[in-house]
Amino acid sequence: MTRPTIKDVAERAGVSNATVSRVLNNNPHVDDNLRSRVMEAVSTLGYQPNRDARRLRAQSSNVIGLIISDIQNPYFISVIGGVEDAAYARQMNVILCNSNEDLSKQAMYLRVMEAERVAGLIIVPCHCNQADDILQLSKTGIPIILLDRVLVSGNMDAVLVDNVRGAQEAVTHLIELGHRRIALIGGPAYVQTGRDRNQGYRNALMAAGLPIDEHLIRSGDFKMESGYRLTSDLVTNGDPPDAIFVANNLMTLGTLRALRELRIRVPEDIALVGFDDMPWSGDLYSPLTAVSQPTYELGQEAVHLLLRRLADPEAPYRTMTLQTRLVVRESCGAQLRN
Amino acid sequence: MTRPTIKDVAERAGVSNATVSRVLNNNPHVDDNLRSRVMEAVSTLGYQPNRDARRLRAQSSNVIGLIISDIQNPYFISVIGGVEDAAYARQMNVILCNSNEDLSKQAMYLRVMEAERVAGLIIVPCHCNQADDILQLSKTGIPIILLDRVLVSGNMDAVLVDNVRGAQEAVTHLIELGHRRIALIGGPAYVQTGRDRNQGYRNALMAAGLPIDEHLIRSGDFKMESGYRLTSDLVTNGDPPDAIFVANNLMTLGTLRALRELRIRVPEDIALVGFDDMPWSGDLYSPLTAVSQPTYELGQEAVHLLLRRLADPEAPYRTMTLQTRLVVRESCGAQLRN
DNA sequence: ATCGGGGGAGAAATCGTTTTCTTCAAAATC
DNA sequence: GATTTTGAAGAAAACGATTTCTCCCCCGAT
Repeated sequence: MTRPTIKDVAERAGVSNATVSRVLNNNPHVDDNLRSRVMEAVSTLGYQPNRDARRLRAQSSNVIGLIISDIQNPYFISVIGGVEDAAYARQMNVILCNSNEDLSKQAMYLRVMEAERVAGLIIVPCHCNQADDILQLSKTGIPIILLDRVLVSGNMDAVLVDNVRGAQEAVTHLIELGHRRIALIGGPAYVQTGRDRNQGYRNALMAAGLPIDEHLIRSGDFKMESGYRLTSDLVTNGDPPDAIFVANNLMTLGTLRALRELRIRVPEDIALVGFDDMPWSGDLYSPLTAVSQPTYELGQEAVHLLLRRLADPEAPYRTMTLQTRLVVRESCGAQLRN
Repeated sequence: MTRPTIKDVAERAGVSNATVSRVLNNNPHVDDNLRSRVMEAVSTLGYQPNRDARRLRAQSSNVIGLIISDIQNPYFISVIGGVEDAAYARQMNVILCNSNEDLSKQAMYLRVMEAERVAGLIIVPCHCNQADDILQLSKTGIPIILLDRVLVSGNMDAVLVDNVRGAQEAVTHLIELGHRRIALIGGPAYVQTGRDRNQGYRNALMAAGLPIDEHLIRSGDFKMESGYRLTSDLVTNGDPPDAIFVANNLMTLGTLRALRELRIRVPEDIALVGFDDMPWSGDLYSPLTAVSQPTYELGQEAVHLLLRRLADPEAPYRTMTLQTRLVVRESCGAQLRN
């Protein structure tokens, strides 16, 4: 009924528990005869070491904390998968938390992570300025890897996506297809990815010698509703653009819904390109041209950075930047002109 | 640098560590004077109890294991959210694992759960027959809650959705709209939800006095590719149906893609209704009529069942069945006829 | 033949809590 | 006034592992 302990194994094998421990941890200085006796006792009893006791003694855990900012966003599912696979391949477990873009919830989970004495933490911070608690946790010695979003202050490992370049490529694509009045449904300024994508948009226009019309620029909060609202506003007030670049997936869904309700055809009336590809992007009302992010790899690389830091706490901080890829479908009208 | 222990707190407050422990656990038999001294020491040192030590001593953890069968499926995201919220509201943490519909991976995670001595386990089993390892883990005394899928043998708590009724309602809807030759892209027979939804399809036809044409019935594996393949096959061989009921969300996406590629219009040429609603179902190529499941509640109820069993291990096993809701959009042609 | 070195294995300390046991003093009972 | 009861608080045991310490034995070198 009750689970066997190392003592039970030792008793059954007729050795001390120190010897059992040595066998389990592959200590070479143990007699083959005893070793096999221990192994047998372990398997007949179905013994598994108590991880709490192990962690208590070792003062280190094999648990990785993962705090993401919005579990409702399909973008992060793939990230989670990458983290999980990489972690479990190294015998590490993952505790997943969802801050839901809420600073106070994030603060709570940071405390949980500290109390749990996680080996390391991978976090998508929900605010790039107000991150004192993250910096503070970092000071206590817990390795922290930033994922997807960088902080304005503080030196840390990070794995990011080249958002500026990705956005620029997307908007340049629109320009090359002949669109001139290109609107932006941008991300929030308090998140680095939002800023970067907005910057990419401006870069593309400037590189093409096109004017930047502030009337065509709106700023949302990465949620669907804001995409819907800003798009409705954009196309009904004044003269509408002939193309829209939307800075993330959920807002793009909002945009699509708004356009459909207003009976504006995509891409015939307005072309559309979004950031973040999704598995079903091609099955949407208008198959979506989108900037695809290497989400799974993002999660994996975060774990790799973490393991590297655990192995060498003094290593210089590294920021790893992965590249995006533009997936061309029909929503920009590419097919119409080619 | 190093984290403070209960000893440091005791020393600073000038009391024994037993007293500190008593204060922290709200033991009433402690002098108010000492109590406040301890509280102050705790807050100035920023002390947080070591959870490993606590768990080791208490022989119980506050960690809930959650094994889901496919993290890529948007269906489960909401389930995860429900579990998380309910768990954290009770100060419990969640370890998330993804079996990816793979029996050997599931077996591995079950071992992890046992070694972690989780307080309880919520699991979406990936096979309803081959579940010996789940039953075995259950025997060791760890409370297990089945989510979404029931096992053919073994008595356990479970929280399910009324799949038969949901499917029946969906197909009846098609019948009421005048459709007669209704095809089924069904789920796999080795999963209870697959079986139930297939049964609901048959029930609806029988109740309406319609013949069951085995030529119109295909069986997939709940993945997108099988929806795509089976649909292509269905509509190109012999005479196509005038409606299709698809047994889950990913296969529905496959069906939609196949129909679009074959230039078959939905709902004009073929009507479509799927199981599992998604946040963007209304934004698809054809806005999808779908059976919506209370996924978030499913996760929450699983936690509630678990807490109930932890409180009373001898309570009779309970199966909780939640109801679905048919969300009518355009893919069935309802709008066309009303 | 004696000493030094090293390997094998048990005894015991340790990790940070909680909880039982013990002690002591003050209050309550007769 | 002597004895039992109560309660506060420290000392110590316990949880289950790992690791250091210690001991013993055997082998090789002087």
